Order: sequence, then C-alpha cells, then structure tokens
Amino acid sequence: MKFFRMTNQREVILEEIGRYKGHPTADLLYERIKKKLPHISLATVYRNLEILSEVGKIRKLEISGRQKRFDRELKEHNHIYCLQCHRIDNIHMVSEQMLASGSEKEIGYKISGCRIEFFGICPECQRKNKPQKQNESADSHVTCKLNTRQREVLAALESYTTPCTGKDIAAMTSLEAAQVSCQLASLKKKGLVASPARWKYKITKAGKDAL
Amino acid sequence: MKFFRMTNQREVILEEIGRYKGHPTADLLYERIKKKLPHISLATVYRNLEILSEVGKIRKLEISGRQKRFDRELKEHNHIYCLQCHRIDNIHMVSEQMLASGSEKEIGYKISGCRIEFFGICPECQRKNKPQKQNESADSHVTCKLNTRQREVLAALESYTTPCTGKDIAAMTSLEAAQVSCQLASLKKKGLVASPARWKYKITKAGKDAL
DNA sequence: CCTTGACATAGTAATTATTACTAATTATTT
DNA sequence: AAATAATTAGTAATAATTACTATGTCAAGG
Ligand SMILES: [Mn+2]
Ligand SMILES: [Mn+2]
Ligand SMILES: [Zn+2]
Ligand SMILES: [Zn+2]
Repeated sequence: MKFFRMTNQREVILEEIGRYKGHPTADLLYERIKKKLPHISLATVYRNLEILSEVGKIRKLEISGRQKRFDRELKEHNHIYCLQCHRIDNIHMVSEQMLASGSEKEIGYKISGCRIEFFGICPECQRKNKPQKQNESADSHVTCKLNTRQREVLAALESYTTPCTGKDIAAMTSLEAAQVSCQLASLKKKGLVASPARWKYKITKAGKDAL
Repeated sequence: MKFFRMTNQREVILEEIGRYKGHPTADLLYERIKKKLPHISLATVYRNLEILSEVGKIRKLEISGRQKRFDRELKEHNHIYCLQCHRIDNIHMVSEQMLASGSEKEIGYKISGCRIEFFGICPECQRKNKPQKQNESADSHVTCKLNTRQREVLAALESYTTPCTGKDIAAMTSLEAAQVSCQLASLKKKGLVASPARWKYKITKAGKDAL
C-alpha cells in the first residue's frame, strides 16, 4: 500500500479549507494558498485535494455540470445550490421531509427541484469483478461461442430499441454489409437474434445474455 | 420571443435519440447521426441537444463530474449509475423506499449510495431579481454607505470563519495593509466588523447584511 | 418575384477544468 | 551513505463544451 505523507503543502491546503466557510473550488483555494506558499503549483493543489478526499480528510463535492468543490464538513449532509449564481449551501434534512414541509423558509431558498442520483455497481460489473484467478480460461471459455464480428453485430443490435436492417448495422460498425448479413444468419441460427420482418433484425433475450 | 424551426438536422437528432435505448452522450449521437447526415457538425449536435432539451422534447442528464447525457424518456424518473463503468439506468422509485426495501434486486445494482441535490434560487438572487425599474437608484442607494475598498475588505472577511488580521485581508485582496487597517477602523465604527481580540477582526451580522 | 431579417448551419477556434508527464526534490528505509 | 519511495513545481496535454464567423435557408411583406 501507498504511504501517505502529511507534507507542508497538504497541511496548508487542509488549513485553508478549514478556514474557508462554504464550498470552495480548487482554483479559489489555489489563489489563497499561493499567498502562503508562493511556489505551490495548481497541479499540486488539485492532486492533493483529490488525495485528501480519498483519505477522508475532506469531502469532494461534484455538482452536476459544474466545477468540483470541496467541503471541510465531514458530517453527513446534503447540499442545495442556486440555479442562478451557483452558490452552494448545506442542507440538513432528508428529501421528502424537506420538500413537504415549509422548512424551505429556514434557508431562504425558493426550491424548484431536486436531483437524486443513486450509484453503485451494475450487474455487469459485479459479474466482471468476480473472476480474478481464471484470467485466460474465462476469456477462452466465454468467447468460444461468439467471435469478434458476431459480438460487434450483437452489441450494435443491443443498443437499438427498434428492429434494424443489416445496412444499419454495417453503418454502425466497422464491418461490411456482406459480413454483417453472414453473421446475422449465424446468430439467428443460434437464437441470439430474431427477424420480426424480412430484412429486419432484433436482439433476443438469449442474445443479450450472451453478450 | 424566438421562433423554433424544426429543421432536418433537428429531426434526425430527435429520431436518433428515440431509436437509441439508454442515455447517449452528445458525441455518441454525433457518430450515429453522421451516418445519415455526413455534413452535420458536432457543434450543431451540441447546440440542438441543448435547445431540444430547453423546449422539452428531450431531457438533459447531468451526472456529477461526467459528460452530459440525453434522455428521450420525458416521464419523471430518477437515475442510477455505475461507479465503475459509468453506465446509467432508469429507476422508478423514490429515495427512501428504494434504499429501505430490498428492491435493489430488481435492477441488480449493488447500491452504495445516493446523491441528493436540491436546486432553486438563493435568497440573495431572489433579492437581486426583484428590483428591475430602479437600476441606477438601487446602485447609488445601496453603495452609498460602502465604498469599493470597504466592500472588498468586508467580502474577504465574510468568507472566513475564524477572525483574521489586517495582513490576512491584505493578502487576499488587492489592497495594501495600510489601506486595509484604515478601512477596518471605519467599518468597525459603523458596526460592520468587530474586533474580538487586538489585531483580529471578524464580520458582524450587520456587516453581512450590508454586503 | 425580390428583398429583408430572423434563424440555423458547418467548420473552426477558443475556453475551461482537469489530468498527465517529467525532471528535480525530499523523506524514509536499509 | 545509498537505495527506494513519495512528492513536488512546472508544463504539456486532454476532454468536453462553447463561442465565433461566414454562409445558407426560409417565411413574410411590399
Ligand atoms: Mn457542505
Ligand atoms: Mn432515463
Ligand atoms: Zn458497471
Ligand atoms: Zn443565487
């Protein structure tokens, strides 16, 4: 494992976040830190803000579509931001209560919405994470049924909701039309694609599983 | 008001989002649209995705710290994304229910968290939005009590939680130390800053209001 | 028809925030 | 002290998005 050194730069960065009320951006902090460490580099500030948030000394705040911000407050809390001036304030209630009650008065915001994002590990990634020992066997075992061309065709089909033609697929992939129709035929035989209408193809449940 | 023309480019963009299952990014859509309109420009795709989401024909999805994505589904729903591969899926329950019940099985994600962001208009912006007619009077009325130097000093003080010295403020602003101490004295007389200890200054409630 | 002005476009340049790279520096372990 | 590991400043590069510019399209109104 990697050893974490509390360097002078890191101490000053931490101190400056602590001194600052609110949710400063990396460049704002840089401007301030420069006053104390005139030779520090912006890259150092960025790198250390990242590292400090990884080791849990600060929190990284990623508000959608905006610059990252950093937070000295480690207690669990949510945030509210202004659509107009983009300032960010703390909020200490949970969503439902919040929206229901008239407690918006408390912080003075006129609330127009709320974005909720869950995150975690998707089924595919969970599957990918499991096998660690059988590197080569896994590869040869799973792919023995699908060659790269078939896989490419299947992947292309998977991303469409409506049935599409071989030409469509050829356009989406690096394959030629002839190659595509050849692969489609073979995939259809295996039951991985279906043809709801002449020249129209669509991935099947089995096809999705095979991917 | 601005007139919205449904151009060919816009039709193709809309159609391609509709055909695509999931939450495509601008560049992915561009790659596909190019197959149909080889001369379209990436800037046109970006511009129109923005406009189409403004007029409500699609939804813009801004997942924190990542590329924007677009969604043909207009019904109200939330999203879940994978920390590892960054794929995004729909989710149709509300936060609390979701986390409580074991319904994560349903979508197969291993949920590790949830980000909640409220947004709206902050008190300051609400205030700023009100006066529209008295442009010049507002300016002269509010600022008659605070000159730019005082305002600068006050703003610097406001952003600190701990009391700080005149030197601190001088470092943060474009002002010289002498100027700062002169302004601090005058601000203190007006009750806009307090001095909890010799050489240490701190903004007062009145000072915050004056800003 | 022909002009006028609003809207849109392709192509490109510029911007912004962030990350990657590199050689030098500093701290830690042997 | 020498070897190793972590960190740094400075700079280059990247990625996504937006701004700019000259050109093109279209729908009235005379
Ligand atoms: Mn906070
Ligand atoms: Mn969706
Ligand atoms: Zn995943
Ligand atoms: Zn605001």
